[in-house]
Amino acid sequence: MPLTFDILSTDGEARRGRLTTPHGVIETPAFMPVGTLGAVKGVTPQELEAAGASILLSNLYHLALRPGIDGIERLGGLHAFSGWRRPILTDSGGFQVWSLGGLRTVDAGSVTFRSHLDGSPLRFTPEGVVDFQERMGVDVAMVLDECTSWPVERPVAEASWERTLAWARRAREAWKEGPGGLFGIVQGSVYRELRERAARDLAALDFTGYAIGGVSVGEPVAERRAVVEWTAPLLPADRPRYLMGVGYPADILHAVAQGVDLFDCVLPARNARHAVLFTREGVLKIKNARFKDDPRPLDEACGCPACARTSRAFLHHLFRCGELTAPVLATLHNLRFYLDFMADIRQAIGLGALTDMGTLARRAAGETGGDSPEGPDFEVLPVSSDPLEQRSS
RNA sequence: GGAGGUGUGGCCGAGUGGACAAUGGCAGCAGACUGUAAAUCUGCCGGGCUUCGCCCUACGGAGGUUCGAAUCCUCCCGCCUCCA
Repeated sequence: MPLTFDILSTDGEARRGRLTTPHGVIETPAFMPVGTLGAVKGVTPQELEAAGASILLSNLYHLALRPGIDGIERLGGLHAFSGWRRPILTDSGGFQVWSLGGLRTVDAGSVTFRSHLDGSPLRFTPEGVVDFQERMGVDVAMVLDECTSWPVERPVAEASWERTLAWARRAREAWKEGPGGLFGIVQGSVYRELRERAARDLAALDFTGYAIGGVSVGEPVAERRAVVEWTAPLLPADRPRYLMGVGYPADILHAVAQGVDLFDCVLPARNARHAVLFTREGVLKIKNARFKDDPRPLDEACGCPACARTSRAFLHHLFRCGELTAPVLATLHNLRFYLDFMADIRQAIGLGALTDMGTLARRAAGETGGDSPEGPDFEVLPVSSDPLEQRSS
């Protein structure tokens, strides 16, 4: 096995682990900032490292369109090309099957995109996708999958899974087993029996790691959490588990408690660009008028460049003026918040005190009341095995 | 002094007899965002109310024509351009 995954300690189902890759070690549970085109929008690799990121997520579909895999390979691979020296995981384009739903056709053996840039066709096969990612030299490649939409009829979800499973088998065959790893992806929408079957089918294929896909596509929080609760326990315990595209801190905490090790989400970066900042006191919509004269840092306990030297009022001012520095500082802050959150989670698992994380999750999710906004997506829903639930009952 | 032009909601700017409380944009007030077609998108944006409808006040000011005026006429005021 080219990649090694060691579980250092556990706390309930939660695992404190260590994933070793050609470009370094990832302490898990870990959050992967999203750098679709090879960079997290607005920040340098150095800044990303300083924020504490141990692995970057990038995207095959987008890189294949521009600048193209050949070019990246010629320039020494994605690491040399981007300047990011730590591990990289690339998504296969399976998410674009959903997000670019109007621009692609799926058949039994491949997915053909019409470029969102110029309409030109781009055909992805399970084998081709593995080859592309190997040629870019990434540490973790993802199999080509079909991320189903929500809601979707059970028969459609089932047919989709059969196709994705066949693709997974082909990808597994095509994979040269090193130096990077290859992760399989469980689908099955919100159907329990389908998810369970998918997890078992996939587990038999001996992938480096296993991802839960097909969530955070618009489904209610409770559905998403149920999928994690059904699926995670069925994935091989000795392999890293990755919940794709999730999410809010409270969702991450819930999934960690179910034994998930890896996460990625555009939320901290995108919300930062949209002037929505995560703090231990809740979410701040920093452009709101109430921050005009607020001299406090975004988050008293944060060590990011914005919090180290400036105030809420200054960020408010920069965003109002459309200063480029605003989204940059905001992105550094939100990523630092997420990465600190993961570090706290790891520490808590090590201490067997993950339950205590409920406090932080609540605060991160903006549930302290007072000046925090509220909404259905921010709720920490009571789920039977949720540590938060045990705590409050 | 003469000739021509122009004055619209916080700002810019459409509208030249009824479908106009008045297109747009900006500013302002909020909201959304989950393996990134997103530095994006959405709602509100004269006032009041019993707020999916009604009533006030509004297109420089004052009169007038008309069933009806931001739109036409008269006078006045301000600004701009050209000629003396």
